[in-house]
Amino acid sequence: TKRKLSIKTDDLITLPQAEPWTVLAHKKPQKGWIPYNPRTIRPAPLTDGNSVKLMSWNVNGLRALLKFEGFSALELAQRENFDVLCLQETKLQDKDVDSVKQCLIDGYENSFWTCSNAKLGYSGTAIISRIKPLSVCYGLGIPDHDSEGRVVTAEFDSFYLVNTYVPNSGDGLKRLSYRTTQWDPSLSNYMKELEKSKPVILTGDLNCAHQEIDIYNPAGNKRSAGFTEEERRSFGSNFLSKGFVDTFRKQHPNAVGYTYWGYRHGGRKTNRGWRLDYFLVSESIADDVHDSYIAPDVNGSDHCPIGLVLKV
Amino acid sequence: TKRKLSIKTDDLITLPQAEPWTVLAHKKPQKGWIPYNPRTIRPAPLTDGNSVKLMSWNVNGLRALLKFEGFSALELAQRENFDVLCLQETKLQDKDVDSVKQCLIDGYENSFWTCSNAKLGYSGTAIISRIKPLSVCYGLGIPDHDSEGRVVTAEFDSFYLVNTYVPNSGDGLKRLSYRTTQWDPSLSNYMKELEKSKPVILTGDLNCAHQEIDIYNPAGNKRSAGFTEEERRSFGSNFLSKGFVDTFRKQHPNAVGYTYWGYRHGGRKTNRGWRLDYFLVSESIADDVHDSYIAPDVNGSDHCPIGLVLKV
DNA sequence: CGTGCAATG
DNA sequence: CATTGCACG
Repeated sequence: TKRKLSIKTDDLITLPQAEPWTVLAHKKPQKGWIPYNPRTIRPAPLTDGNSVKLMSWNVNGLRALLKFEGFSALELAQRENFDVLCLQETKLQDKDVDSVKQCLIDGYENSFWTCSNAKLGYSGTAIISRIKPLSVCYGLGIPDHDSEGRVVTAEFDSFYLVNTYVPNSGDGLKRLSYRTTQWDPSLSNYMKELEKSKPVILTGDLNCAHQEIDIYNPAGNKRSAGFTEEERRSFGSNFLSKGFVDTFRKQHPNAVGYTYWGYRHGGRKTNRGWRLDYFLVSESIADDVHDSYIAPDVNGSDHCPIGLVLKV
Repeated sequence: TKRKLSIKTDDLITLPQAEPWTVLAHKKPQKGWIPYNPRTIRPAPLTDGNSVKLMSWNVNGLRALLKFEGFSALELAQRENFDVLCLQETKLQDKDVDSVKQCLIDGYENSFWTCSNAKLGYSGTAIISRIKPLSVCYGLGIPDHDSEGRVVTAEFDSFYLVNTYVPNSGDGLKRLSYRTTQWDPSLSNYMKELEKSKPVILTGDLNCAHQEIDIYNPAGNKRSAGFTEEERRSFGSNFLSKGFVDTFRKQHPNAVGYTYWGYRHGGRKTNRGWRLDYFLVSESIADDVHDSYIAPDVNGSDHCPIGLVLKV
């Protein structure tokens, strides 16, 4: 019982007056942090000039999302009228891709999918676009890192868009070393190569909350996958120090905005979240970002979508 | 969200007027067969003298059944006011038994459980009784056959009650030979041993539709697990020829009554079923059977319960 | 907690 | 077409 990803104007959602994440972000506001509330904090839409809207969402199983009946599946993302949608953790197999493509709404005819060959129903990414890319590239070009379908790149006129699902360091941090010493540098090198010809935008689930502001309980998660010292340093040295800008943090230096809430302890209700999903951009286009935002009202996954409005 | 297995008088179910299995049993009635309709074909309840009511049900996962919200779970079996309930395919692990016992309704304090040690969440039986048995025995006493938790025996004053979940011959009939040359004879021998001291009642999912009348599509299932020549012959030679009486068939020589409908093709709606669940009794007590019946209106599993009312 | 696989029926 | 376990997050 899959649903077409269509939307009518009268389906558009009116956000409720007071979102829980506004109220509950932090009982004791600290260090000048403020809750990120998309209703109040986002700039007015651009009315003049050209812009492109990119979105990114870790869907935690696309087939499950397509069956999801609750408030807002992909329809809601489409409310955003994005030009390009990047997905992670589609958990599709190659054989599923064709049937899932049938669910795409009209206008988004260009879609590019990676699946994990190593483990079925694991990982997987997609770029879905109404703009036809100039070229598309799957993986990093390093066979060691390309068997899990974690990277897809689309080249557009004025930038490369790299969509990735970074490996989770896993229970017991058994993949931490692979992640920080192999994967992150390889991805970073790949981006620096691309950047020689055009600015690069990296999006996806980077599986790292960079700073204490990016996680609800920093003290309790110092050895949790996604918030180890090693991952946070790797995030800094491989991406930020190499000239990629965390667009959300640049725009909102003090905003507490999460993009992931574990299912395990009902974290979404109480806003016990992490910011794991990012838009990083080459310094050369950092000032062209009109809005880097989070859409925490979108359900259907343990992550919510994020968006980037870029002047072009 | 487990439910207590309680029942109130006003929860008692009124059966609908025309059950589908009456109408659809066989489009072309053949060979004098008649549909088994529990509303019309069952004898009046016993009013004088002592009787005991035994029931048996392959629940296909007891934890799933306890969550089941539809028309009738164990409450409905309890409508029957049984003295003893035998379950098969509980799919419990040893560690689950204590918590499931908490769901038992008052009055059924005696319960005896077997679980598969070989494969977790597989097979498993139980005897739940308001009469305290004189003794209880787990397995057949043959280690080769006792690792899958398929047999539990309770001794009562006037009979042994053997509750079993007979091994399915499996896809490709890969376990057919084990089933017919090892299991069935071992079970039969075990029963004959018990019978030296008391009459024996065997109940459970015997995983065999004995005759053509016991299956909706005999021609199409000649090499299907449960209706092979080998299993049917084994059923005859190991049980019937050894003096155990198929009580349902004795009472209703021409009734088409099924106890199992595969999920795969929506078989229950169209009554494409099999009779796989039985009460067999020692010849010496065959005439004490007041009613051997089927309760096809009870949902929650791919099998329905069966019952035996025995004068004691 | 929830996705998806695999084995089993 | 269901149940269960298991891996992964």
